[in-house]
Amino acid sequence: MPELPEVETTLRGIKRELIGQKVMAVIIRQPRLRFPIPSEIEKELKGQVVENIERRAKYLLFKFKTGTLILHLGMSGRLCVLQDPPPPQKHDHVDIHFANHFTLRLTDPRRFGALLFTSSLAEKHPFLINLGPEPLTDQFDGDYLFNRSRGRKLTVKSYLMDGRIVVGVGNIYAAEALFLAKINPQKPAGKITRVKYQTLAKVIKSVLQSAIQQGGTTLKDFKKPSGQPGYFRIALQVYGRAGKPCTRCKSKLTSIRIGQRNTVYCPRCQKN
DNA sequence: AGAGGTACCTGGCAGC
DNA sequence: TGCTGCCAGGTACCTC
Repeated sequence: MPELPEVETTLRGIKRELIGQKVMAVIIRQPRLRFPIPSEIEKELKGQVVENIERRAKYLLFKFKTGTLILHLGMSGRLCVLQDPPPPQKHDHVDIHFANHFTLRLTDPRRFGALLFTSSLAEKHPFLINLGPEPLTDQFDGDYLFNRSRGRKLTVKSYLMDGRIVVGVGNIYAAEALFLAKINPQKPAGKITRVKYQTLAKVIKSVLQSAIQQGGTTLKDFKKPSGQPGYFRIALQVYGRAGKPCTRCKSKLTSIRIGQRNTVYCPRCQKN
């Protein structure tokens, strides 16, 4: 499932082939993603040149002269750049053909992704306007997390996963970061000390950073028609390890639900 | 305004 | 084997 490191790796993988390229055709086979893909997209993009591709949170932004194509991969979405695209399969919902004979193919079995076009500034789009800082920038640090959490009663895990606070921390990284920072995921966000938040911000940055680095190496076959996703592999300490021994103290890892989300933690290492 | 719940969707798996 | 039911995941939007 695309988390921020994977979206970033996808961005790096597609940039080189697509920037400066002219769109020849947009083929929408299945418009019913999370939001219906507007049919005008085809007319809008045809003949236009990709000026740049950027990432904001888990959104990919394809910049054109007249506006921005906004793409979200949802939970199961994947992009491939293909030289000779094989016949589309069941979940290959969109193809964008370029003048250099590359095809950008969107595959999304669960159809939680989104594809839309805005002719105004993308950053002002309702989906993006309220997003918090990028976790890998200097704007995001322990003091920031501390300051914004004062008075907040929700659990620190839900707080971390709120995109208005910080983007790119999904269920997996929230659990991992809280384990590394030795913080109980159920603790109210407003009760966490400044020092703990400083540790937390640090581990969030380092875990995302190393995932991006590993994603970069595993995604080297990005263009292969096989379309192998090349998910980054990082050693997960708690996520998916409920009932197994804690890597630090050997206690049994516990699974609870926080905000309808499965949450694994070590009751001994993450007491406070 | 903050907190929590719901919807969207399908593949994969457990349990019968 | 074939069915049913549950779960995973991100996030916009709804309700209290």
